[in-house]
Amino acid sequence: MVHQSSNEPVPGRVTIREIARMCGVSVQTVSRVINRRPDVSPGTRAAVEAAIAEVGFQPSAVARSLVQRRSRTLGVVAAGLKYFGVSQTLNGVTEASESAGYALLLKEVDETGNADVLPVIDFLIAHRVEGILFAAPDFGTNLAAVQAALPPGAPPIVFLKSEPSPDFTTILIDNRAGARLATEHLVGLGRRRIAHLAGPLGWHEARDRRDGWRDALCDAGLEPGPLAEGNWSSASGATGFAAMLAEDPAIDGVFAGNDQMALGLLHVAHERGIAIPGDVAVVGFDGLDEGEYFSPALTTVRQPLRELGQMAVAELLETIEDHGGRQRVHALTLAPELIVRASAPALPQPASKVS
Amino acid sequence: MVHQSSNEPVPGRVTIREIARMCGVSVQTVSRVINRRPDVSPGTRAAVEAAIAEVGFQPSAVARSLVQRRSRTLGVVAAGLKYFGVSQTLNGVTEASESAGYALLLKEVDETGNADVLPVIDFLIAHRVEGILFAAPDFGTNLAAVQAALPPGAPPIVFLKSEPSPDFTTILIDNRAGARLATEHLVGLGRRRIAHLAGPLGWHEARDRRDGWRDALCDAGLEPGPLAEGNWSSASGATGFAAMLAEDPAIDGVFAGNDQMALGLLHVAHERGIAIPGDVAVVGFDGLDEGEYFSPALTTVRQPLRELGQMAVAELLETIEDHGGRQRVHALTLAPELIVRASAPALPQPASKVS
DNA sequence: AGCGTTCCCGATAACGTTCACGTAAACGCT
DNA sequence: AGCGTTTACGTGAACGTTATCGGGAACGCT
Repeated sequence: MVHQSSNEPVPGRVTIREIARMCGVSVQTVSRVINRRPDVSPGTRAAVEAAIAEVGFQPSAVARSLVQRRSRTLGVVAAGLKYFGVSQTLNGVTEASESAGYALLLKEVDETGNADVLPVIDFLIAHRVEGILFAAPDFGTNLAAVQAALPPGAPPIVFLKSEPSPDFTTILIDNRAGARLATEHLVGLGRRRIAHLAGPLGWHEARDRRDGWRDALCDAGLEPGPLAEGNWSSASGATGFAAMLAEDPAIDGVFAGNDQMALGLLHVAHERGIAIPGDVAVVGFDGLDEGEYFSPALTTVRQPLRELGQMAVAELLETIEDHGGRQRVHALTLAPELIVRASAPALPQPASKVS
Repeated sequence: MVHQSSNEPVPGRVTIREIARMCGVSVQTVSRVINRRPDVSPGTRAAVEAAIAEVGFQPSAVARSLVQRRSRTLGVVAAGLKYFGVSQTLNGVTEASESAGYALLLKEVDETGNADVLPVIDFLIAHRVEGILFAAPDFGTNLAAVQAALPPGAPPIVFLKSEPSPDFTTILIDNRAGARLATEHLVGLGRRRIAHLAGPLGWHEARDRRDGWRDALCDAGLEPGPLAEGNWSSASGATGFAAMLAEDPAIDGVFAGNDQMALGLLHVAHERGIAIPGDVAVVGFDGLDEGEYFSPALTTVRQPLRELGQMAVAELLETIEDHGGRQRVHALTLAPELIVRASAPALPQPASKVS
């Protein structure tokens, strides 16, 4: 059955050959016009461009990818898109890849990280992406497993927010330094009994933040206060804070592993009439815009997540374009920044429960 | 220059032809094995599969797309990924397309919506996506412009969270009904002076919520209270609430256009000693999980955003697979749901400032 | 034995581009 | 006039798959 009647709107997409016929030139000339190559006379160029515009021709990126063996596409594997951190990072990624003219093939994986990500990598390889941004969280040993099982001939890959690895490029926020910043701020405020509301300790990031908290206390010659493990949610922040209060009512400072858990904490404090920062000073982690409007406004550690996404793309593109796609290993670290607000204000004030 | 030395690791990717040679069969047979077609003898199949596994061969989706003229890819144009609503929706989109075996080509556009989105559409067409999910917000007349300028031969397109259109499929949350729900709840609580903290009124969604608020008040025989226009941010919620208090200190209820603005409002109320819900009852919009831990916990209207993303994909796939990709027009609407919490509790209570 | 089926499998031509050539004309220079 | 150089274009042959067609072997049946 022939499908070639000339006035049907969409059946066989118009090709470069069609344009060539319309203008009485060869397909090669049309190709040259499309790719803005210099060796076409102004007249022919104009004619071809007119024909292209007339029929609304778009050259097939698929065919181009095939023949050039370059897809100009980056693969992104993300988990937990609905979370602040991931979507913020993705924002940076889209921005950077956009301006570099690369397309983005997005795959979201099970946020629990239990699902096998290898099929996802294979999928991206099948689509011939030129690089992979791995932005699924690093908990337990899942990343090590991925790295070990990475098929030969995989494109260069950058791991975002994972532990540094000897064999792969990683790019991350210095969680430990951020946690130190937060804890030292509390210490500087004269707090002596400083607890930590941790994220799920299976996560690399949660562990690093806990360690930074411990280090800072150790350096200050203080005993670590109670530690409660949450799951990043406000709900877990609330129950975690309640638990640590039960363990030690004399707490006068808390470093929360993220802003959402801090919000849960604030809620409990409000219910129980615990003054923030009077009784307990609080520092969060993330730098949510909304933190400024918590009651009281939340002192926190801002993570440069958009920048992280942008840098990851930049790193990948450099590998692709300047190093022929040969995997190279970099360990990049971005420094977070303390944002001081009312829940742990700038000037030292006497903590009411301290001697 | 020949590039065929046999022990170099990655240079020319291994192709179906290579596998065929390894097994002493034709490429066609390999193709049949890959595509799980029945007419291959068990022995040959096993041999081919072994060879494929051995060299880690992944058939090129690019070549496949070209010859089949089907990319099994959907294009997503999104704006404001960093916002809750968009990322939540995208979450539903990835989920649904994943399970249908479609890839997702993601483009993020300027969230102000000023940039021209037509190049983005062209980009997706060039990549031969089989459908487009348009998830950029609908403000001003930008969507009308897109719809008018859509190139001929564009793939089917679904507009998310836009106004219904006579020519295109749209799928949206019933903002007006949600706003009614919120406002009627306040009325039911005995509030009489009910204000609205609106989103930017250039946005279709903001207008609809305002209209729902007005309708509900009208039906209840009440005068609309003050209206302040914000920009969805907590900061604008804070200033907006301050402004409406200045205009009319007797406000006893506020419907906020989203939860973040409601947070700003709560912050101001807390600073000024205004009791929530004693003096002013508050209902938000969005259904953020965090709302439960605001102080007080925020009554709000939950939007089924993930479902919206899923339905949009389902709609698109049905168009593609059952209707040959011919654009058809549906107007789908999802109902939001009231979540009652402390900021506007379930049982009517006397509002302190009312007679 | 003859004949129709079914089961496997292969050869060839697409799909829509770009690449590496080739070439004819026009131009500049001694 | 002769010769190199540039300019503008065209001709095949890829790229890595799948679709279409076809055919031989093995099997069953009369």
